[in-house]
Amino acid sequence: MATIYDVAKVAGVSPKTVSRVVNGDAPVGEKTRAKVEAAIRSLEYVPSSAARMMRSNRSGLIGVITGAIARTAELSDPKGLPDLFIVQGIQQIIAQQDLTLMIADTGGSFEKVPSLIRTFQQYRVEGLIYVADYHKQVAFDPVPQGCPLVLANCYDASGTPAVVPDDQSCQKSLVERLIAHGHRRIGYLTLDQDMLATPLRVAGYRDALQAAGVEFDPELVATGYKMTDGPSHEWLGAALDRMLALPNRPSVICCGNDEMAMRLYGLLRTRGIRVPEEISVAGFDNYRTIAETLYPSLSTVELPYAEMGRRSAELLLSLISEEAPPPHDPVRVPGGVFWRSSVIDLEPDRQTSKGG
Amino acid sequence: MATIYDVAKVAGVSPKTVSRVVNGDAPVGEKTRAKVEAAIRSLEYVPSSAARMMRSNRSGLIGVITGAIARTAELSDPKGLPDLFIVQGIQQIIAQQDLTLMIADTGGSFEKVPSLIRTFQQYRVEGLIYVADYHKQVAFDPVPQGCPLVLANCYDASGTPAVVPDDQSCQKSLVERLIAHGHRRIGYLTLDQDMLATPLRVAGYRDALQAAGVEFDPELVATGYKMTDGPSHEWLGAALDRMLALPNRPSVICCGNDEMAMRLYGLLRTRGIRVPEEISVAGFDNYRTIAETLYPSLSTVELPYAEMGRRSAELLLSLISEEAPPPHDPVRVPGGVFWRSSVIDLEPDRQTSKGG
DNA sequence: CGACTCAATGACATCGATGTCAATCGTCGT
DNA sequence: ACGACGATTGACATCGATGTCATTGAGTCG
Repeated sequence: MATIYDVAKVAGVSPKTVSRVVNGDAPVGEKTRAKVEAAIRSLEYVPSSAARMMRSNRSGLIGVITGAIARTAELSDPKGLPDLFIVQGIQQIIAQQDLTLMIADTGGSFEKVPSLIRTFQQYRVEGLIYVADYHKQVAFDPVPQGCPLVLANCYDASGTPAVVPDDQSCQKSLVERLIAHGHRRIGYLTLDQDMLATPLRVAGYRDALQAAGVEFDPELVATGYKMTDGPSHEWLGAALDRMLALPNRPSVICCGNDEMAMRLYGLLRTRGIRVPEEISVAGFDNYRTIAETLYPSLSTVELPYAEMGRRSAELLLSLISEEAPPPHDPVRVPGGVFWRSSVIDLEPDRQTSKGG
Repeated sequence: MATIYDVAKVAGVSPKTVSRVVNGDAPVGEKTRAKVEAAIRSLEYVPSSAARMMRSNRSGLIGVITGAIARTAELSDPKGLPDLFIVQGIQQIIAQQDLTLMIADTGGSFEKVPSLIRTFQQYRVEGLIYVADYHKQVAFDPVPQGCPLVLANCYDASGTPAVVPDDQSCQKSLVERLIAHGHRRIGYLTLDQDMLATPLRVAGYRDALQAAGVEFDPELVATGYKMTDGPSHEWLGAALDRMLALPNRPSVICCGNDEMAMRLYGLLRTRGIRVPEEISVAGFDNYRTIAETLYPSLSTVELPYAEMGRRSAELLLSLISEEAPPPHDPVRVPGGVFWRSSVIDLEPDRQTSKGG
């Protein structure tokens, strides 16, 4: 690999002059510049960022720790790929800034994190982002000073700068939309209670009811669908049957995620109930492969993962440049409703908002 | 950030001795080692890979170029995530070797590749893998010598070392299995003709028929499903109706991918045809979110993406160490059948192989 | 007891790029 | 014609780790 000295020799100038041509940080004579550029081309010279890094103490690297890559293949991905979308958002911002991303994968085991951080430190990354696979709380060994850390899709107890999805407002927006379409009896089959998102979303559900003056009926909320297979299939059927047996059964059922909604379609079909004519269905996640392909296509909410990625990266950059003080509370990013055909309009005469 | 000199000063030894402790490449006295290790801990010293790289000319970095990350979010991912799985396989092998992955994303635009390669060269990556999003032919500007390149899920005309999926043998395995279950009239709705995989898979389909002595009927193959939306929906319905109208209609229909199979379920249901009792369905890709969640669950084939990633990485490592000469032809990696409930056994009395 | 061996350690140069400072050259004003 | 000034250019030190070679000292053998 050619060095700056090789180029200098070929061009018949000093290495420093080559450096000036490459970086354009000082005036260089017209003819000299031409000679140097010719030499660079003929030798296919590419400056060594290692050497540059030593002088400048700036690596141009941002480290991302995630399980996105490994997890995808292992768990056959029933949940969509939140972390991947986040990484994408990060990538967008980082690439704009002419920085390079180093991605380290935990392979699903959290214990590897310290060693990954060590590797990043060896490369002197200028900042770190930890991306969680779903909204959760985490606890890290303190990260060395001088290398800012941002948590994405998670937060910790010690107030590390974090960016999280606004589950509560997302669910609220969805339910508001249902109400706007005339629904009042709104069933809700939630995810696992242990998931941080579950109580937040239920709170959002209740917020929307309250804002519309609709009374909350605990019978309409069933909590506990687990993503692992087996028993939950039965749980889902049982929960559905309980709701259907209510004296005043729901006109629409919200699901904890789109996959659950997909199963619900099957269960309703089995019971001879048409979607959406007899019962409407709403999902969560806007997992497009499901939501767009199902018939009827699924109305759902999208958590703003790519946006969260962008926000995390921007937050990190501002910490690196010390432009802004770290926020004390997690940044909450709102998402958006995707309106499709799985929810019927109960008051088509009254003018209601539509769109997607 | 502490340097090796700081550690040396604190421990009261020379920098070289610290280096010896860190790398364990020469004997160090018991007491000296203890002092040094204490100093390292107290200063939180982490060696600079930049400086190391300068001396040794070894970066410990492997570059991967892919569109996996950006594409996922943009195109809402109707095809599964082949490239992501490949990256995962690569990651597995690379991590084992104590190397670090740098992932650059093309953001979907192939023109960015040269600039990404340049960035990688600045970091002096020891090898490069280009990962394509589906099996295709590509053409690169020649990559600088001294940095081996492996193509994954694609190949070029100039014989660059490549690893590709064995579409032909995959489809063949699937059809063999169908035949083993007593099917003889086997419909096939293929993907877009422009896709490299399409003719390969049709060849595999015909291989299996021929091996079993089943006559090939061109009426049973309809080519041309495009993944873009709109017209293809109608194409699918029309192609299906044509097959159903045949005097001797197929007992099973193979689809170009699992998403197509999912749509086919809907179309068959609309026509009042039960799956699998009246017509069996097989997919392609083992896109689990679909294949496992559909009812009945979908029999399909999986292209060996993770394995391809592993192979690519291993191939790259062998090129780097110059252990083996580059293979002249692309390495073809076979996949596997996943047998579920969407294909009925037409000869349950005869003993046929099952499993998956 | 002296030559010799081997373990342990340090001095110094080196990798490639660049910041600092100094040198050179032509031009301009007076 | 002389000093000043700005535009170009180069010499040299430096970033942090490590390869090379020299040095020290303790123990061994004859």
